[in-house]
Parts: sequence; C-alpha cells; structure tokens
Amino acid sequence: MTDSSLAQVLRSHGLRMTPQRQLVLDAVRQLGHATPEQVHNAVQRVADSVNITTVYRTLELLEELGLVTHTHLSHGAPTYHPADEDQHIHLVCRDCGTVEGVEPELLAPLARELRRQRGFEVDIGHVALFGRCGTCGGRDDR
Amino acid sequence: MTDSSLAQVLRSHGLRMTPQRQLVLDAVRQLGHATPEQVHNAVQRVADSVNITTVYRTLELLEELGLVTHTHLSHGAPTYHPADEDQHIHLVCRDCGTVEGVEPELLAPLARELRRQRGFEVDIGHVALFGRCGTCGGRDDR
DNA sequence: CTAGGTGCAAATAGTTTGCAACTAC
DNA sequence: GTAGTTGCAAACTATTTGCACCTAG
Repeated sequence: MTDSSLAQVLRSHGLRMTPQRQLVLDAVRQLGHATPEQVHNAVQRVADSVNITTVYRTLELLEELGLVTHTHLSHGAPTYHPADEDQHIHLVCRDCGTVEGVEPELLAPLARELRRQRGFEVDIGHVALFGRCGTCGGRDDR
Repeated sequence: MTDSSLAQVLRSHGLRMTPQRQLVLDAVRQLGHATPEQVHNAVQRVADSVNITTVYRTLELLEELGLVTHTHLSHGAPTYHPADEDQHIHLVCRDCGTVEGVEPELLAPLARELRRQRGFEVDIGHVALFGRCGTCGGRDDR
C-alpha cells in the first residue's frame, strides 16, 4: 500500500493529506489515551515545528472523520483515542489518576436497562467511571 | 433554629459564617446541577457584589466540608450539586445537553463486578454517562 | 496555479493567586 | 483586636480564531 488509509479517507472528503495529520493520528494510536498536549509532545518528538494549534485542529478533524474519539476523564482534560480500537469503559482513579480500560460488556446490562426505562442510548466508548483503583484502595493511606 | 447547619459545620472547623457562603450553598441547592458560573449568576441575583472568585473558593470549601460534590459532565464545565441529596447517576445527552438523574441502584451490579474483578471502587455520585436521550433518539434527525 | 492547511500571535474562557481592605466573632 | 474572608486585578492554563504564508494535488 503506497497510500495509507488516512490519505484515502481524507481524499474521499476532499481534504488533503499532510505530514502533520499523519503524525497526529500516529501519536493517538501510539499513546492510547492522550490529551491534546500529550499528543502535541509526542508529535514534536518527531517534528518539533508542529504547532499545538494544528494538533487541536487535527484532532477535531480526525474525530469528524470517525478516526478518533474523545472522552472526558478526571478533571476537565479530554483524552483522545483511536475510534477503531475496541471500545472500552474508562476507570479513572481519583487518587493516582490512572486510567484503565475494561470490557464494555460489563456495561451492557445497565445500558439495556436505561434504554428500556428511559429510552436513553448510552455511548459506551465515551463512558468514564470515577473511583478508587485496587492499588490505591488496598492501602488505606488517606 | 437561630443557627443554620452551615454555620454549625463551619464553626466546628474553626471557620466563619458569611452571607456569601450561605448564598452559594443556597444556590447550589436551588439549582441542583450548576457550573460555577451558573452559581455565580444565581448568587448575584440576590447580592450582585459577590465576586466569582468567592464562588470558586466557596464551592471548593463546601466540597471539603462534604456539603456539595462536583461531577464532570459534557465538555469541561464541572457541575456542583448538594452532597446530601440522593446520589444519582447523571445521564448527559450529547445532542440536547440535558442532564437527567437516575437511581444509583442501576449501577450497583456493575459496581459490584468492578470491585470483584479489579478491586475498583466506583464513586457512584460522580458518574456521568453520555449518550442520546429518549427525546433526541426518538426522532432520528441526525 | 489555488484552495486547503499551517504557524504564529492574539483573543477568549475558565480558574487560580497575591494582596490590601474588610468583618465575623 | 485579629485572623479568617472577600473583592479586585493580575496571572495562568487550555483552547480558539484571524490572518499571512505555505504546499498538496
């Protein structure tokens, strides 16, 4: 494949392929969960002239194209991750800040119930649950 | 009761009762779910000289005192609500932005499972689920 | 060539901090 | 009287926007 899928998707929307866009997508894929700033850092390691503005614009674009999605974890920080990756629930530890992913199936019964009771369709990939992780909860050092 | 419970709680921590603190707490109770800015607006309707800085500081204080809690709904704005109010899960509609609360019992089986599998303690009152509400989902106007 | 894309600087929004004046007790 | 509290202005952080220059196709 001389032409990456990103280029194809972009072209099919009448948009241009640029090195910046490839780098941002690569960074999101490599990082798994990352804030715009973390993506920017990762991109800069490869091409230090890329501006954070471009990162913001590119993340927004990639999201519109359905290549990445974002979730709001802990405080306000949005974190981006590849859209094609397996959907997962984010568990955010309020003490150590660690984010772990769990299989979305765990949310299925709840999702079903909300749909039945309220007609509410939960966006599973967008879910973040706050609490205290096993490591922090085990030792009660609060 | 000549002395409100807020005054009592404050005093028991060596802190002072002020009109601003009562107004902020009242606003949170009255609004149910509100961002700092919304709280500020509500407070200003009663006492327009109250500064938003004071609102931020007071919300933080009331949270430390266990009188209010906050959750991160949709984008970045934190929303505060009374801590003594029944805990509830927040359902945030991605289309209309409406926030509705549902009984936390629905989350209990999931919480139990996460505790068992991961040792992760979900903070139920802090949970927000994103998706599409019945009203927006019913008419597929996307 | 030329419309889309980028970098830079400035604007904006949300929140925090330093500090002098004020007030609850 | 005095330490806790407030208002104001300034500082900060995160994100967005305007615009001239650049480049993919």
